[in-house]
Amino acid sequence: MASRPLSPHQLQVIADRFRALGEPTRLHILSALRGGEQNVTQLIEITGFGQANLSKHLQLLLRLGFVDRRKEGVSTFYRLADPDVLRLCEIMCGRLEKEVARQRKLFAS
Amino acid sequence: MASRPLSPHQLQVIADRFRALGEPTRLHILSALRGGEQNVTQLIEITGFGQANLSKHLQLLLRLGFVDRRKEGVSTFYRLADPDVLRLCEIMCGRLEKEVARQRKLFAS
DNA sequence: GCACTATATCACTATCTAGTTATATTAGCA
DNA sequence: TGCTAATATAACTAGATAGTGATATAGTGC
Repeated sequence: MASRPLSPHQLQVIADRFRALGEPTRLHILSALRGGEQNVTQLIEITGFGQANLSKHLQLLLRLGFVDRRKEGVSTFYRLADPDVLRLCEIMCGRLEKEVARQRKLFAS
Repeated sequence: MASRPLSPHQLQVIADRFRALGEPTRLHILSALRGGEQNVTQLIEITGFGQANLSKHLQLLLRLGFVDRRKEGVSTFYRLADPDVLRLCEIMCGRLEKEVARQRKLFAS
């Protein structure tokens, strides 16, 4: 959304990234990785999601560059790829706080 | 994605916001509003989307606080609600540029 | 009130995807 | 080599939603 017009393909690619963050399940996974890397078994325990489901979401997040991974023996440890996810979520959360404040103001007035 | 754990409801609310940006159609609409407010007829001309489709997307963007509107006679003018959308898209675009650079590096090496 | 225009909403269909179960792959070990 | 555990993938189903055409609502001028 820079100053230049965006091609349909660019819009699609950007939308794909946003949609990846548009699922509570994936946000939950990313949130679970805030404290540091976890392997899949640990993530299953933390989140309570099914193994296949979790694995599928992890592949998506990996493909779109939101997480990286490291294989150690039979385990695979996933981690946040960079701080962008946190920055994006902070902006979204900031929006929500503003929204709540606005509604509170409406009720108060 | 602040430091505290997030409830399922909070995750859902945040995901809803990201998912709203996870459609090329809506990004196109938001992009068309970068230059300033437009009424629905103008947006139809700019984007080429159907009237009903466009209207539905606008209601969603409005409900989630990404756009505001102003009614003038029989027309409704929509505009970006705040700079957050632009900031979010800049981060995503930055990610893509990094991704491209990384792949270029891989091919070069 | 009536006709006209702009926008919103309804009803429907086709497509997409999250979750699940079953299966495949791969590493470590007896 | 065979066995077990960890992870990935395939096949399937159910629910969600983008786009469309028809209709409703509301403002404007006659």
